[in-house]
Order: sequence, then structure tokens, then C-alpha cells
Amino acid sequence: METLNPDRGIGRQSPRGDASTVAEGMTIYLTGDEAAYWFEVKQGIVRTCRFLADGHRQLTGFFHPGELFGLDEEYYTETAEAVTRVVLRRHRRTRCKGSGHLALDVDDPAHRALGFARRSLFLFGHKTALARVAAFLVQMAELAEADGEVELAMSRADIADHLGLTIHTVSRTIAELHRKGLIRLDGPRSIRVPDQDALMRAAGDAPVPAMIHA
Amino acid sequence: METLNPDRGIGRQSPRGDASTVAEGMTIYLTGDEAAYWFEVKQGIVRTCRFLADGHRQLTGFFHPGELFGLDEEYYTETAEAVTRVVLRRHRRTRCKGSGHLALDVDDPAHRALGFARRSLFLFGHKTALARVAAFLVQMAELAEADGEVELAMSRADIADHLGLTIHTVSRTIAELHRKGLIRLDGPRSIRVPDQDALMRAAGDAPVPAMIHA
DNA sequence: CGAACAATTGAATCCTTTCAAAGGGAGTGG
DNA sequence: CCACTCCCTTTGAAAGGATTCAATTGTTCG
Repeated sequence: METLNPDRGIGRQSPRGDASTVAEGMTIYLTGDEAAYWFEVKQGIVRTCRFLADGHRQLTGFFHPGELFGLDEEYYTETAEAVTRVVLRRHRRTRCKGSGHLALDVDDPAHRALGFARRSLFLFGHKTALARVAAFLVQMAELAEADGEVELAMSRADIADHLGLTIHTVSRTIAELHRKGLIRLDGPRSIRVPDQDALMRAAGDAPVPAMIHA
Repeated sequence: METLNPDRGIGRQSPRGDASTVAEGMTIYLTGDEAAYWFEVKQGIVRTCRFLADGHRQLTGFFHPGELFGLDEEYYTETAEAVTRVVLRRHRRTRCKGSGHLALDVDDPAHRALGFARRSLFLFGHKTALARVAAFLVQMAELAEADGEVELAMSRADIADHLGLTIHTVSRTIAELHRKGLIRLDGPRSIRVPDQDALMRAAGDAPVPAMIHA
């Protein structure tokens, strides 16, 4: 929670063949770009990051030689930047399995699981208890019916251990969201979200986070 | 950070055929079990968790109907429990690709990427700044040479945004680790880890976390 | 040498945790 | 059917830790 979009959009190196070199600090791809390729780090270190609505930055990973990044389905959900000078090996995203052992299969269970792992990681991009709980409730609301009725299957202890908080803070925060009119409580486990976008804003996220692909 | 291993090891339902039903609160598999199967949730909600050395619990995910869990390579790295009564579909882990479209390929890029995503998630299991920074440095030390010499490629700002802290806290915490003799500083980016196990203990983790598979 | 940036450090504030206790359902047994 | 217990949840007050605000030091680079 420090840097505010340092050098976004600054040119990226054009790759030659399968390998490409990117200078320190340069952007490899941006959130929303078409995910035509995924990458393997050969030399150097890459960081993937996400820029939150409040201007803060969340680094979702550092990638060292031998590691892979950029495995998105259609558009990149994160921005990738070179921490050092970097040498990459580029792989074209493909759906079909016949095209070599490095094809990317979106039906692959691991690929689906990867999306779920990222969802959890997303929660920790939020620093305050209020933002985290709000983001969690938005996730729950999205999985529930469209009417904003959320039945929490899990206890406060489960939520706390998931968000990295204590049950006390979770309880207090839910009470606070209720006080602010962002949620309604029919019972400890029964929550209604009248305005999901408002809850998102409380979480510090932009409603419909502008998944812009130019 | 609340519950201390609620009902570990309490019997699990024996599945019949491909589908199995698990009662609320029951364990589906334990950390260290042989990962012979991975699962798809048909009904109910599943949680995956990890138990830290200090007794705390970290929930790494909630899994709703249609979602997958248990995609580990050899042994489960997490414990899976039923939040509600759960109906699961079980899939045998296979290396070969010929055995249907639901095979699990450990060479799959997505599968490899999944491991990296989990590594990031692991950092957030630590609550205090000291534990997080220590865990991060251990990760860096593991990637570096065996002599404990770590060259940090990234700035304090990068570390802060990765760990969900401020640069101030990161700087102070590194200074504190240095004061405690757990690391040596040859420069801001050049760190030496004389005793990796000691640093792990500072992070609240057990050195060699006893990956027991009975 | 000055400018710009990275890192460190101090002091005050704010937030979360910890400690402590009370309220509220669900289930059991008398 | 009610009293009792257990567990989950809520809430208050004090303590601890991270952030914010503010300023200094150190490095690199033109």
C-alpha cells in the first residue's frame, strides 16, 4: 500500500521468436490485455500486480527462473512487470490438447482450481477489517441468488480464519456494516445485501472493476 | 486464529462409487494423506485448512458446488473438511492423459502455477509483520544458494505490497530481525540467513513442518 | 554537486487484538 | 415442559502493533 501505479503502460519489448528480453521496470502485459501468451521465466524476476480502486497496489506474486505466469483464460487479470532485467520464454495459449505438451487447457481441473486460489488471494489485497469482510460478503453474494439474500454456511470462526482476523473483529465489523446500512441481518448467518456495488465501494473496490481490454 | 484443531481425524465417510456424502464437520482428508483423489463439490460447502505450528488455523479456501479441491501432487498439503453436509464427486488422480478429460497432469502449466499461487497464500497465514517478513525471507533463502546468501531483487515497496504491509513496517521489521541476530545485512538488498530454521521459528512455523503421512 | 529516489527512524494516531464477560439459541435430561 | 448446559455470537475495556505523519540519511545518476 505504497506505490501508485509507478510506470504503467511504458513500452514493452517486442519479443523475437519464442524468447524475449524485458528491461528492468518494464511492463510485460497489462490487466485486460488479451491473454494470447503465457510465460516462463528463464532469467531475472517478474512481479504480477493488481491495482486497487483506491490507488494501492497488490503484488500477487514474484516469479523466479523456471516459474510460470500469465495463465489466464481470455484476458489477463493482473499486470506483469519486470523486477530485474528478464529473459522470458513465451508460449501461445491454446485450447486444443494436440498441440504439444505445453498447451493450456481451460477445462483442466488444475486450471479451474487456479482461479479459485486467486480468488482467495484477492481478499488479502484488502488491508482493513472492514474492507476484507466487505469483499468477502460480496464474494458470497455473487455466489448466491441475485436477490442479495446470503445464507452463510460457515461460522464466524471460519470467516475469521479465512480472512486472517479474529472472530471478535469479524463480529464487530459485520455489526458496523449493518450500522452503516450496507447489509441487513435477519440472523447471524442470514445476511441480505441490498446494494452490492455499495458494499464493493466499502471494500475499496470499484463496482465492476473496469476489466478494460482496449 | 481462533480454533485449535476442532475435530481432527474424526472418521470420514467411506465413499460409495464415485459419489460420496460427508456429514457436517467431518474431515474429508488430512494434510499428509496420500492424494489419491481430487474432488468436485456437488452439494454443500467444503473448507480447506492448514494448521500452523502455533496452533492457529488458516482457511485457504471455501469450495462451493461446481468447484474443485484436493489437487495435490503426491500428498495433500491441506486438510479438507465439510462445512455443511456435503456431496462430493471423486476423481482418481492420474498422470496419463489418455484416461479421460478429467485426468490430472502434473506437468500441466496450470498445475505448476497452482503451486506458486499457494505459496503466496501461505504468507498471509502469518499475522504479525515479523512473522510475515520472516516467512518471506525464508522463501527467498530457499530459492537462493544453500549458503544463506540472499540478494533481494525487489525494493522495500515491492515487499510491502506483496506482504500487505507498509515500507516503514517492512524496514523496521528487517531491522528488528537483524537486531535479534536472525539475519545479517551487508546492504539493504543483501541479506544473509545464517540459520534458516531459526528464522522459520521466528515466523511461527515449525522447521520441517512434519509432513507426516501415516 | 545537486536532484531524485530508496531506505531508515521517531512520534503520535488509529485499528486490531487480547482479556473479560454477557446474551442468545439449540439440544439434553429431569 | 422447563431448567440447564454448551456453543456461537456479541460487546466492552485495555493493551499491543501497524500505520500515518514527519524528517533524516544514504545512493545513484546526470
